[in-house]
Amino acid sequence: MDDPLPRLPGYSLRRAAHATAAQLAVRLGELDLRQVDASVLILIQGNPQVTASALGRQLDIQRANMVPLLARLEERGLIAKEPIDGKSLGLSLTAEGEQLTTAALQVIETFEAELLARVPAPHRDHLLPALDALWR
Amino acid sequence: MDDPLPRLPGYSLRRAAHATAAQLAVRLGELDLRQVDASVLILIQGNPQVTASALGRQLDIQRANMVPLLARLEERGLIAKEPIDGKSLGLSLTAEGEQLTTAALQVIETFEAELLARVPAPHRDHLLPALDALWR
DNA sequence: TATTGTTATACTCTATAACTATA
DNA sequence: TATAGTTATAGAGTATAACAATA
Repeated sequence: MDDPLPRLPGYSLRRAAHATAAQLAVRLGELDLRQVDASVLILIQGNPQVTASALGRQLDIQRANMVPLLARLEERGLIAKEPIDGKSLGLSLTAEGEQLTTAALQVIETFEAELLARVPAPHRDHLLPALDALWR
Repeated sequence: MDDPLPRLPGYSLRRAAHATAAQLAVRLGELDLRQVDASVLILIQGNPQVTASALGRQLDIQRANMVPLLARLEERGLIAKEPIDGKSLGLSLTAEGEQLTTAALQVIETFEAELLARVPAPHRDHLLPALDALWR
């Protein structure tokens, strides 16, 4: 079939993102985590006592949608909330949360390395800077 | 906030795809088209009498999900269906569909050019080949 | 006055299963 | 037996509006 779409960087960007996200989802699924769960856990690990609102801003997730996300992680005993002041809650990882986050990081780093390995060497180092220019 | 995620190509890929898709969606929205609508119209334009199933395979869209998509385009008088044989329907653009597809292509090509322009010159020509390696 | 956490809700997109008719 | 078109439906993800309490 005649298909000019793959010649378009924007189209290929979307297709590549979808394909790689699906592959990573399978691996994180073995830890019962979605990508967004792993992102949240990683950010909490690096920023103890961060608030849900700050996390949402960093990840471009609406405050309202953080609620069920964090509730699931808390139910599983992966994170804990403690009051910072009268209206804010600080988030932190439990011991179990630390362990699972470490495992998730291992999965992600392995996956990212494989991802880069798939890119022909002459293009490899250009991928991240090029992508950065498109969203940061 | 400490955030190691943007260092990961896979994460940046997802964020870049989401950001650029949102921008293109705004422009195609002025034509009352979603990205997937434009993709379908473009493929029909280049492949007259293509079937819904073949389109779905090319775009990785389930047969079942093609139905409401094509129904909307047909209701708007953009595409027409005519029997190829007893079980297959060939799709084609109406005159109005041709016109809107041409307009959509103009929007998309302009957008893609702007996208590439945002990428620093040393990285620009590496983006598409790198992305291709990740999904094709 | 702006922000935090929260609830409720609606909308879109996608996935799955099943059915009929035809190649 | 495989494929095309279709229907119905369920789930996930996301967006919006509104509210009370606090900074």
